[in-house]
Amino acid sequence: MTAATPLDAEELAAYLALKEVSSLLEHAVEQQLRTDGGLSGPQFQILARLSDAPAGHLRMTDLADSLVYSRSGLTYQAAQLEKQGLIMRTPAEDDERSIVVTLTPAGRELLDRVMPGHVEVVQRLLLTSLSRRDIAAITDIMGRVRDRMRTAPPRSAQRRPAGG
Amino acid sequence: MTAATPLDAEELAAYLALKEVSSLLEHAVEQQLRTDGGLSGPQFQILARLSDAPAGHLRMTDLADSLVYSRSGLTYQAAQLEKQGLIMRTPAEDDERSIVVTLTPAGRELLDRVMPGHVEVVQRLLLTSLSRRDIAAITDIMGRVRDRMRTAPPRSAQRRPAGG
DNA sequence: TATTGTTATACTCTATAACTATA
DNA sequence: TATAGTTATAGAGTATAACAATA
Repeated sequence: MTAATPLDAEELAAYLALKEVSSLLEHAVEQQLRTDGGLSGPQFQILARLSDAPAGHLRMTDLADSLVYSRSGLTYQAAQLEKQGLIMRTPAEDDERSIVVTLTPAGRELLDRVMPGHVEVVQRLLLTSLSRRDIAAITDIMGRVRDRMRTAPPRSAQRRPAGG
Repeated sequence: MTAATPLDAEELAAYLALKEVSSLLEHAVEQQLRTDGGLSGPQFQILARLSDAPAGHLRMTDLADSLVYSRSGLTYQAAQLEKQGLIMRTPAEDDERSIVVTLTPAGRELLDRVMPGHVEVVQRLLLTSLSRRDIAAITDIMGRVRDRMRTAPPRSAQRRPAGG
């Protein structure tokens, strides 16, 4: 067994600081979304993703993949959003199995209404503390980490049946 | 109303990259904790916090504060952990209202057992991609952000009753 | 009165498995 | 057979409000 070298002080500090900042930021953002638009974090993410999509719509599977969670979880959220008239689900034309999710005008409106507050929170909590160089550094570093994470085997090939 | 300048491209990129990395990392860590020790993220945090505490114990309120969530939420988690024999709750000596939470030997054992895998995940997903300079940069930047976040008024004084 | 902690309750979120329908 | 999506279900987590006890 590889003895999993414990993190040194700097590594630990970096990890913990990153974790705490993300956690506090996420918390604050979720509260703002809830207050300003009655949206949960996942719901906002779905709407935002749709609004960024080329034609304002995506298939369920694509949404689920890009948001990391299970299809049943997405079905649940989609049902909530549809109930509120924020999205529409329609059968895909080319593949009868697929469902295309579209942002409704009401959905776009809500997004527009919620966005300024969202931006304000991010500005106030995160960006205020950052110089232009800091921002570039984060983009660079986190971008690299993200690319590696996506490349690396998600789960498998971690545990070997026999040590060797 | 301050027109909440929309984030420019760089700011947005930094924010999104940060968010995605944290999210993926958290996800992976939680799965590892669950698999290796049957612990949820919050439960692990509680145990870890206790293990870092000076005498291996903290009051409920202190725990709740340092972990951000509500006291009733902590009561729930503490009950789960106590059921499993990982912590102990005992009345405080100096203040009859307070409860002191202590890590049991079994709790420490579990923490020891889970930690190597935890470290491994952080190494593999995060630290592998980082140079020494990156680590220093993250520590510096995130440390600064965290300090500001803590200093800033948590919730109040955000919305003014009248604009001007 | 304020603080510490618990309880009752209600709700959201998520995942797994079983199922339907199309490719 | 594999893929897309839904449903049923079950469990975990969290918060709010009401409560009891101590400061």
